[in-house]
Amino acid sequence: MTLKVYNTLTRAKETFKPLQEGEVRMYNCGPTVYNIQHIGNFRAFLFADLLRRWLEASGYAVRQVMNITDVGHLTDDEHDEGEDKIEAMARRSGKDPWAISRQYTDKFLEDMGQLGVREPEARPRATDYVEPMAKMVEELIEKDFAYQVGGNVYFDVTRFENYGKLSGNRQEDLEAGARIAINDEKRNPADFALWKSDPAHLMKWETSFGPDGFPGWHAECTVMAIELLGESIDIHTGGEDNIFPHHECEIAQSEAWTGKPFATYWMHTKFLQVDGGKMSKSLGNVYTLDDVLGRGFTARQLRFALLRGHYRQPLNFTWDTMVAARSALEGLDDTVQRLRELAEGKGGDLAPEDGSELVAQARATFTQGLDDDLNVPRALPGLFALRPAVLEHRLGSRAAAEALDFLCLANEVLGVLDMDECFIDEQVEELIEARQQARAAQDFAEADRIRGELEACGIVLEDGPEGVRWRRC
RNA sequence: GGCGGCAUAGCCAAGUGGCCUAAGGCGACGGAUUGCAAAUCCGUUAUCCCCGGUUCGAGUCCGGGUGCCGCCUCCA
Repeated sequence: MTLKVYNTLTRAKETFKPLQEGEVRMYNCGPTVYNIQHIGNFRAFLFADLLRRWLEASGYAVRQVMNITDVGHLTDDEHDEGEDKIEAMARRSGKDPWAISRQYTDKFLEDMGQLGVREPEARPRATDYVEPMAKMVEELIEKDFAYQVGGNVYFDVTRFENYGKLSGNRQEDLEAGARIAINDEKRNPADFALWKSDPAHLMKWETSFGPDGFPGWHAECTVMAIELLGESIDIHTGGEDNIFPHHECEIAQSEAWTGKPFATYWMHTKFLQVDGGKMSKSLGNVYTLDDVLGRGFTARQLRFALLRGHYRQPLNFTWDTMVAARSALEGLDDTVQRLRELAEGKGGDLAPEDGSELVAQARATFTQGLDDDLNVPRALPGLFALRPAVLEHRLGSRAAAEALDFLCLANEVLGVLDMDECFIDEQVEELIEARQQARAAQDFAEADRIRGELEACGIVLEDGPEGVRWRRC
């Protein structure tokens, strides 16, 4: 019963051991708020949430920080080289960059809320840490890891011998495919910007490097992680695209700066695919939460659809998988309701403890799955195993209560079940009774009319041998 | 050109060399049940991308194809 996680740094699954007993310090790379976040972005954030929840369920006190990048993230378009993403959007839309980032930050937080993502301990914004970032850059220059050319400051990768240890890239190989024009200011093509100056930039700060500067992208994560969590943290997460250059550069500047290991475990989520391929604007399949809601699905269903694959495997999103997610969750929600009835003793003549071993087994399946590098698809059969157990009347009242207990725990981790008790008001109950009378009187037209009426209110009736069941749809 | 990952049923997706004659979810089809419907129950639905190799034994390891995905200076 120990958690194992795959560490990108060592390319191996390792037994998880925090630096401080019982406490986990985790930094998650968050969104760049220059545009609305899409379901691909959500995959990484939902993974961070899952990891945090599983660590908590495993008894750790988790200190979780997820940044919001609201400055300094340069685009790399061949046409508008070096423009800040947020600024680019500001120019395009004619808005103030601060307004852009505020607008999309708000939208992001709203989406996270709808997706059931728990608030981390902190969501620092890069613009609130510009001063300490500048200070770090100054110190890196002092330590001779960085050099200044005019108002720009670059990190000299040749001064950090482990540069490349995360991504496996070798400095001499990086030159080959350079997508970007060679920057003459740099000593080595692989050097990365710690600080940039540009009078035309809209978001700029006055520092010792000049009056019109802004921080390089990598600086923020190092500074905010270290300020909020300490010089050495346990876990650092992000999308697979962050491995290089972002996390490679973070390691270099952090460890050069502090002289200590930055993060023990680096965990990266694979990209989400759509219709078996990459998402792209030209294919029109870059979906947002609103697109998903607009198709009649819920945020909870999306959460399940994105969480149900293993985070290190590519996951394919299609509308069919949303339909499958909806059906699967309906089955689980129904299982919860039925377990409640069983736990209350409406289960017939089974001994209370009958089926307990089944529940224990389901729980073990779930735990083993998540302990194995957060393998949700291995854990899920633990939940689904309860359904046939319920329907085939194999659980006594005590076992049903245990099953509910387990589902509560599982839901603390997955956050996809509807554990709310379903209530209906008296009026609805009267309608159901009226329909029963109509059926008894063979007045099926009236019975069907009432059923239709209820269905319009979102209540589905099911006539079974033991009477009428109802559920919300 | 360099680095890394993936390829399992109609769809999604586990599988950590030997109870894999391959989990689980969704769907489809046949049957039972039902006033109808829904739900439920029973049954059916996989030459594990291709070709070689290692091994007593490979979906699982190795090599080569093919296809897809990510990164190579700032996209989760």
